[in-house]
Amino acid sequence: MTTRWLTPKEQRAWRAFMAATNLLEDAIDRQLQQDAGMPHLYYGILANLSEEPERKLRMTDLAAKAKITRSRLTYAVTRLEKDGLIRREDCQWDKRSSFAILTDEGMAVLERTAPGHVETVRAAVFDRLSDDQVGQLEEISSVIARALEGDASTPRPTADEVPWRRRSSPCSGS
Amino acid sequence: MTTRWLTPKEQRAWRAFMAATNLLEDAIDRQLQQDAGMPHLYYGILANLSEEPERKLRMTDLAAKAKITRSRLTYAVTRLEKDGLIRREDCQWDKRSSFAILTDEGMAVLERTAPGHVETVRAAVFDRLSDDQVGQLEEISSVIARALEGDASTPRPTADEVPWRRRSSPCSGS
DNA sequence: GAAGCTTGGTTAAAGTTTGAAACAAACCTA
DNA sequence: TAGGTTTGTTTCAAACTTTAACCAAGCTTC
Repeated sequence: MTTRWLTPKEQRAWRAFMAATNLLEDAIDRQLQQDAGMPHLYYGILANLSEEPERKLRMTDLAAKAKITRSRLTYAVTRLEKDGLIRREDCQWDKRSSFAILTDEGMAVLERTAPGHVETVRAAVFDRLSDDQVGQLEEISSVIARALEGDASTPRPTADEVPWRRRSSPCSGS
Repeated sequence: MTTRWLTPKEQRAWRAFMAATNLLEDAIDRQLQQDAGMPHLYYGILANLSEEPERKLRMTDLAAKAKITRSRLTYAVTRLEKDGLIRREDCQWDKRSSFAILTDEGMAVLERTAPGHVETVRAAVFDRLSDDQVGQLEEISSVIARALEGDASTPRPTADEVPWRRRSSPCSGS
């Protein structure tokens, strides 16, 4: 099977995409480091927690939601815990698990820094895209994400065949 | 001035975009680490060099082309030099400058691993997008990149007002 | 022609990420 | 219920990134 190289058009798209994602991550990291004292990834972890009913999530679920490895998350949570923005709590139902919980201070940092973050994202992205383009971006991104989900180093079972999700949900819902 | 939060549609697009870029970088890094023994960034450095007439570029130009900081590049080139894939050479015209040059071995690694890399990119992206979507992706990415170019920590002058580019071109072109 | 700025490149130290291995709790099965 | 497997998490070392100096070479200007 001979390689199907990228067409010139695909190459242009690929280069532009790589440039955009690199520059964007850099810009966001710089802004958040500046204003919140943490990189984008850490901010995202806090943000993910803030959306949960009780601002808590099992480590593995949080890693899945943030789409990062568990060991990376462990390091990040350790740091954020040191900063007082997150605290850990053991799960009573499954003694292997532990929760990461957003503290009030963590929530405060989030609320204080969210406007600046949104502004950065707007300035670089949404203020420059037409309504149609926003839709296209979502569609394209979803296709790519779907293609890669579950490919991860630790392939996860799909939602309907996850036994522990039932077991753990009374825990996280309490 | 009150914050203009993201609309639900924008939020969906943003989340999908973040998920896609994270997953994609992970997948590509994994594949290249596997097949070429280096992360995507390092592969990109080799690829950038391979496109030059003499497979050589001044460090600063290479950093600009790869859109990374000079110190990051210094580290990467040191590693790749250790591996024998790149070698350095002093510039005779400007004694401050040095070139990074892709060795034959580096070129060989690139040629050997390019098909697998392209295949990964195709599988995750281009084989799943319509022709229209490829165009949309390029357009959207270009808009974002343009918004951020020059924003970098070391703001660079635009092309038409760069005095040293003239000075360095006889050097890099020889 | 030397003081003073700018540019090209590296270095050092601290911080982050990765990937494999370790560990313990939970599960399964005969 | 003993033994083996899976799951959730952490630990550790090695690799990578960042930030802020640093040095040397080029350019400016007086």
